[in-house]
Amino acid sequence: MTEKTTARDRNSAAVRDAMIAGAEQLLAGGGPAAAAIPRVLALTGAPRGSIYHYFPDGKDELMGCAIEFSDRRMRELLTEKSVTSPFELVSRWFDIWAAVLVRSDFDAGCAITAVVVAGESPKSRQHAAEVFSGQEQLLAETLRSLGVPRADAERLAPIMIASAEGAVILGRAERGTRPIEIMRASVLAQLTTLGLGPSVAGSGV
Amino acid sequence: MTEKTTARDRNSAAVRDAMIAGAEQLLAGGGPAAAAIPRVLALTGAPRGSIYHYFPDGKDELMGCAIEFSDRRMRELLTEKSVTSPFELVSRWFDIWAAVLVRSDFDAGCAITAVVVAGESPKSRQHAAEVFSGQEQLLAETLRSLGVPRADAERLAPIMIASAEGAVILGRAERGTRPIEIMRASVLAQLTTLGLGPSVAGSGV
DNA sequence: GTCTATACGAAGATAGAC
DNA sequence: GTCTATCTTCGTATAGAC
Repeated sequence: MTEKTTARDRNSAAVRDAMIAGAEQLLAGGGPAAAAIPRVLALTGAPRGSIYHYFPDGKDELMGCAIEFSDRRMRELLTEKSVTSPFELVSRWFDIWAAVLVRSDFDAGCAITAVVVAGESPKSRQHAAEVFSGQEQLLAETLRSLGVPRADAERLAPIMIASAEGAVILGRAERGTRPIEIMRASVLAQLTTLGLGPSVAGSGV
Repeated sequence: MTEKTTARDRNSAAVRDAMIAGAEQLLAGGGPAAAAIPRVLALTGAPRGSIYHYFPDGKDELMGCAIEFSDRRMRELLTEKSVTSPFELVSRWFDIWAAVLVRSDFDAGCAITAVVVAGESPKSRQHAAEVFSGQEQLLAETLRSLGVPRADAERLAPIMIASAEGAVILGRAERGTRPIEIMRASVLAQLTTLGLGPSVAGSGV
């Protein structure tokens, strides 16, 4: 906060943001190798000279920003409309992932997974691990705030993430949402088994 | 079957097999980019001249053989000891994946997933999709043979695969087997909910 | 069957001009 | 800030010798 934000800064930030969004898109589609710098430039129309200007540490830094961007967007989608029950949270979670699949014509998945599976540096994989951990915390806390007992919330959060990640991979492979719907039903059924079904959303009455 | 198998053929096949196994290992560890041909040669000690001799279609063919090798080994591990209940099958399934994680010090996952997520050609991704489909069929048929009703078996098979794939990714990220154990418990609990728990393994008594 | 040599292209990163 | 070289490394694939 020591510098003023000028019009040029805002403009520059826009270029930078576009590069990050483009990198995230390519990363989710084909992993780090597909998110090569020249491709990001071609996709976004960003100037060649902008890479090492905005990302002094090169590709590693760009990949890091891309998965943080992916994480930020996921948090927004998850909280933009208020959720009133665990059932709704889980359903929205799988809605988001179904949309990722459908809107990419089943050619894209999770950018964070792509880095874990095919990351080019230990640093980037470590970074991806931290982002996953943060998402798990967010989901667990949200579940708790919706009345889920702590022990259940802490188990359900990784179940939600792993179920969605696995379903996205299978969905990409078979080019359909069937795996998403199967895993959605699976997790919702587990909620019901725990007494957290749609009818007991708000309380322990 | 029109040619005799000579000592030289057996030797050659050994080199070829080593290259495939090495490619699978690198693929599972870091995706197709990490399974570059020079690395496969370095890892296996295979002669440089062997690549296009054994794999005329180059890297794509080697990757294809690698995921088929991975699939074959999985089928062997799954059937080498007879399974007597769905509970046992699911438990073994997660045992196998836990071993993949632990034995690689959490630096490797599923080769098929790696191709789906970061495959370098549409052909290789399509191939990976077929292998996943085949595994799902195997699991569904095995479940059926263990007394699981068809509808349940056809839902449980993709649940097993997606749960394990997701758990492997999270396990690699956090470098631990906690996600595997959580997903193992999740799937086993679903068996119990369906009346397929450990105590009703063999029949409907 | 295995070797070397080589052609070709793509990518990451840096230097210095504008 | 953005540009154009340019350097270096790496990977795929082919040709032709042994």
